[in-house]
Amino acid sequence: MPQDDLNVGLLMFIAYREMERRVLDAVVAAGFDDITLAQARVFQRIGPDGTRLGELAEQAQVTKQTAGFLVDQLERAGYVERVADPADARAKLVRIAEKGRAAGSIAGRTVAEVEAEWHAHLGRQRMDQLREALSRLREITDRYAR
Amino acid sequence: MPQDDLNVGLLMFIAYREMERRVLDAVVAAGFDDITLAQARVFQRIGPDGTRLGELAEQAQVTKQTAGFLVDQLERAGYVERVADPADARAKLVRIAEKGRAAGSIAGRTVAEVEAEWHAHLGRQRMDQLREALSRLREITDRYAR
DNA sequence: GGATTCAGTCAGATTCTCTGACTATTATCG
DNA sequence: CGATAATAGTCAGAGAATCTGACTGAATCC
Repeated sequence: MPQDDLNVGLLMFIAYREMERRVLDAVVAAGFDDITLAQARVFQRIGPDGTRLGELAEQAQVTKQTAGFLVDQLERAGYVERVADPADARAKLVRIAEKGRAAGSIAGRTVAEVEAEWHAHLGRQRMDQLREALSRLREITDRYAR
Repeated sequence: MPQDDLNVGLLMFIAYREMERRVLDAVVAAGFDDITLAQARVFQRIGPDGTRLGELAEQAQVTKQTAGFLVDQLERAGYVERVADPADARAKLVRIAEKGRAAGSIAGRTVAEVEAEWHAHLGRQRMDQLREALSRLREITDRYAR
């Protein structure tokens, strides 16, 4: 069985998935039980003032069609709404709706909870180093950052 | 747009996916162009002496049925083989076949390449700290470790 | 030795994702 | 300005991945 020979990428995946799982479970447990993982992955990229569909697709790394499909469901379930983009008549902004804000608040709380557990396990210094290293890494691994 | 307020989990995801993408691209470019991401995720968990289907499913966090479905494809494509588990007549071991070993070798090389890039970007110390923190984190986030 | 648990498979449905083609709007440039 | 190209999104259809539920055969547990 692989032990310490796991590559750094896989190690990140293990932890990430735990976070994702925990958050989705909490949201579902809070009564938002019609949301799926794929929907959540798109949802979490929506910015406070709304985000264009294409941008969501890029960040979630799926095609526009897939993102549209998921946003359709999120919209039908009442988590988001599509509004015209005042800056470009071709585009629409996907915005978080009331229900989505409620669900997002649960999610945010859970993220903080899990991070606190990690903090407790790693200790302050290592947690800071982890965050620092990951942020720097993002400079070369995230084509869509900023 | 979210910038530094991304949670640690999401930061890990961004980097992980970059690694995954790079590795799959390299494997496909090397001529193994019939392998998919889902198959690769299962494949990478196969240990040197073979691994049971159920174990693969657990580690890849899919159902046994899904894992079986993917192993079917990997087997048909010649990347793995199923052999009887000498220790338990109910079970079968999924083992890497010759073609799988070749593909795995490309993958391993690419992982090393990407890690080297990360190392170069972060510097030795930060890279070590990253690996250290992630390994420790695994103690509480990986239910299947060891 | 019978009941229970465990490993894996079969069948069917659902969800996710993609490619390709299309409409409408905006940007570019001679 | 007006033709052409690029961009934002949608529609349609197909394929891949995933799940739930039910089943078989083998081990384990009193």
